[in-house]
Amino acid sequence: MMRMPETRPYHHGDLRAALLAGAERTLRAKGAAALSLRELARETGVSHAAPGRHFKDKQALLDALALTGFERLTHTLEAADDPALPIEERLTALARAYLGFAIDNAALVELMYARKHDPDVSEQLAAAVERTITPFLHLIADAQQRGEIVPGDPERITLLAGAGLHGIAAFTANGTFPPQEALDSIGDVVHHLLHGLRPR
Amino acid sequence: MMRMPETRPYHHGDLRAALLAGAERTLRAKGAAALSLRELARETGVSHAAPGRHFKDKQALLDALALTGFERLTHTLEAADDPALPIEERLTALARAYLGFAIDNAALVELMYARKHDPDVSEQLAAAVERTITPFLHLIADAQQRGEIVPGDPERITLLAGAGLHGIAAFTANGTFPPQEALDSIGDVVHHLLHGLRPR
DNA sequence: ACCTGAACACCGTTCAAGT
DNA sequence: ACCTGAACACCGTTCAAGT
Repeated sequence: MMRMPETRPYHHGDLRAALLAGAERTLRAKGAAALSLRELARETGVSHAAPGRHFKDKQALLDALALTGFERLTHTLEAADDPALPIEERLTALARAYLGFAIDNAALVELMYARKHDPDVSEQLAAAVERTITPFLHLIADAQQRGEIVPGDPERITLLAGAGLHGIAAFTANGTFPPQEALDSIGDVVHHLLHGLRPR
Repeated sequence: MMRMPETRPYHHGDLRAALLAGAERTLRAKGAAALSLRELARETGVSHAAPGRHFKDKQALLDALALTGFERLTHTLEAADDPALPIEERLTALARAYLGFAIDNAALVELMYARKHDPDVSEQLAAAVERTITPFLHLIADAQQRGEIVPGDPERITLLAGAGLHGIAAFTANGTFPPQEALDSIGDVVHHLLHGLRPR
């Protein structure tokens, strides 16, 4: 008979990363409410007390998950940004990337924007949000310099555009809006955001 | 010594309503994650199995809470709507009412827009959302008839405006945006929504 | 019809002890 | 430094039995 490769070593190696990966799998499959630390430990092959070494409690694991979510979203947006594009196309590309991420990672995004109770964590998350919207901020600032966007605090205008986008993503996530329709309408959304709802 | 009014009767009277009220209290005080059916039963003065008579499980109670939330929001919006107002003022008043509700009932609103797993419930919630946005829909349709709003499917334009508003509410709830600042900027938000971000 | 009490199979968290 | 095993105080849900 062949012997199994090796019995599980006492030290896992990178238990923290393994727990985060496992947690995200169940998040995707069954939602945040169904996540159990004990089950996660079983799936990862460690004792139920082991996660406690890496995350002070369950909320800490969820918070860590939210933070990595923002990091990934940030990279997605950076990859989708093309400063050479005309403003409407550039904004549409960014918006499509944001919405695509929100559709593909609905449970994670819900977690990312959930209300937090720990002030330390909400500070970290606020900083992560700041980094995430940087591509939008640059777009707005660039366009303002060219006179293509209304004057005003670029940070506030960015939040406004981001809010519109996030609202669409939220409506899509909770089923008010079918994902395909949302993606198809992204050009319209951006157009209305830029040109307004009043006839001109 | 005075005798206490009466020992608790076997039948509660309206346990269902009492449970919903209690649940919303702890929702407001400690968030949805901290809600325990057993604790709720204790506070309400019934056995821990009693809630099971009125709600099939914990999720059913949360779903019921979300539905009552939409009903209350609907009434709030209807009360705030004044069809006699010029469009920008009318929309601003509705937007202020929505945002005010979202700020005063942050945990409830989070629940209302949470992803659902039961398809029956998401259908009911979709219908509730439909009723909630009716005032916005009327506003858009009225204004379109007067040529004050761009032509196009009024339902879609309403969802667009609603998404922008909801995004602001979400950013406010999760701390990206201080509530007072959000309320103060509501006029700007509506103005940008109507007139767009491009100079005219 | 409505509620109770006991039971079952889970949780999250802590902490001495092991490697 | 990292993990285990046992223990503690909880959960949600079910179901016979009581009023």
